[in-house]
Amino acid sequence: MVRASALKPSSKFFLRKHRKWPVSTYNTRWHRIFNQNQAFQSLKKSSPPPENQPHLLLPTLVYSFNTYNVDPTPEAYHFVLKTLTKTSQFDHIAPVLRRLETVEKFDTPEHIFAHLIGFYGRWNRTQDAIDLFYRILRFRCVPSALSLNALLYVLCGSCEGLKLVPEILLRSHVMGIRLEESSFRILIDALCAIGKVGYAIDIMNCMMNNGYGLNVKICSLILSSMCEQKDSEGVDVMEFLGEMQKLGFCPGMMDYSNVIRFMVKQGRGLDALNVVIKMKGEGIKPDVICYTMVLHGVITEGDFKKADQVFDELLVLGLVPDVYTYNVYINGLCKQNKVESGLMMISSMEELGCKPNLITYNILLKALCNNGELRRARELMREMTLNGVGVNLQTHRIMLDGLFGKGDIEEACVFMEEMLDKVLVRFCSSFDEVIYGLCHRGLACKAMELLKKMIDKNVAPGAKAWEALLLSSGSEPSLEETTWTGLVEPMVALP
DNA sequence: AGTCCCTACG
Repeated sequence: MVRASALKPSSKFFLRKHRKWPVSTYNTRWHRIFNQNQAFQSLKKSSPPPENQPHLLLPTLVYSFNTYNVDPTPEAYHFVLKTLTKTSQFDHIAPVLRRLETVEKFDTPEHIFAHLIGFYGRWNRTQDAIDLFYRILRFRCVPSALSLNALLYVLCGSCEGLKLVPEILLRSHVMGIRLEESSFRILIDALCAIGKVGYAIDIMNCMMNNGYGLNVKICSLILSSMCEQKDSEGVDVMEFLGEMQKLGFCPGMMDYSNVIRFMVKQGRGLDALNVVIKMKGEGIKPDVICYTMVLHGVITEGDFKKADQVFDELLVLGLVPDVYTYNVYINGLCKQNKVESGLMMISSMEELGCKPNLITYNILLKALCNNGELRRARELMREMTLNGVGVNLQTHRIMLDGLFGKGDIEEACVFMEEMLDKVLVRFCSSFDEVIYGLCHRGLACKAMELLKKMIDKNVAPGAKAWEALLLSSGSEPSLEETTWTGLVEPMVALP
């Protein structure tokens, strides 16, 4: 039999015109593809329900293609494997792979393995994923970063998996896989997520040594991870930033915000201020959030002169302070004992169209209480309610601490009872203070009454309350044994 | 994304 395709194009044309015998239709390429399509359609139609008869999927594949007298296609195998993975039929995947490896001759497309590796990963079958990755070459497939990345995703999902990464990378090298930027990215993401920023930096350096340029997103990610670390020094962060800038990294607003937040949390408000100066030098206008954080940092450091400068500067830059900015500023005024100025800010804010919120009032209430101006504190609390600003547990705690601190234990008791009736609270250290105070004034009976009420309302007394009551029980004849057992029993059930 | 309070035990 002469195959038309084996002949030169010119003679092919000659034969078509003058041939004496028909070319076998079954040997033409298009017919083979047609039959393979038919077989694939028949496989899809006659596929047994995988939930009940997964073992019949492979025989159906073989049968369908045999019927059409063609070899099975990679797509048909992918269909069978996808059907099995959709229904989590682990045990029936192995025979399909075995046949794909030993019987079939075609080059298996890599995406089939990437899909399977991901599937094993989702079901925590890390070892299956690794085994398949190592086997890929036996399927006449040249693996690339596609399958490697699929495996890296799986391994990066757990700490145990992450430990296997170095071995996999060495093996990938032997398998001829070239690491892509995406592969590095997966590793850096994973390391940052578990707080191993130092290793993430190593990987980034390794990436750049491999000829990849500086990646802005990776830089930002590492910087933000450094800023989330509790133990990293501010110097480290600035050092890293400087190094990256030398390599061409241009930090954006978000990067600088992260650095400023980090500095302020470390109590380095003046360093944070320097970051703002650096931003301006680079032509980036810090936003009101950056300024609010810096203002907060500078006030925490007690540099109120700088704080005023910072506030003026943001106004000069045309930024509009919002309630966060005002709250920070008012807090600064209160720390300088300028409570009157702080109270005046409330009306200024309202004139400027910025409504004071719960936090604004809490700051001022605390300042008034600290100054012993409890009557004005009560007035302000009333005022805030009138202005439609609700109170919260903090507000009550501030008031209770104020009443107690002023030495008005009677009023503190009344207030505490009100709180227990009105406020949803599980624990409040101020309650302990009241009980402690009562015991030390020889008022253990009142203390006991409040303690009972706390337990009644499901509020847990702290160690300080229990200790005070136990110590005063000796000198207080009215506390009987039954009272104690009656109290201790429900206490056991407390959260 | 940033403000008040501080979320107690080893």
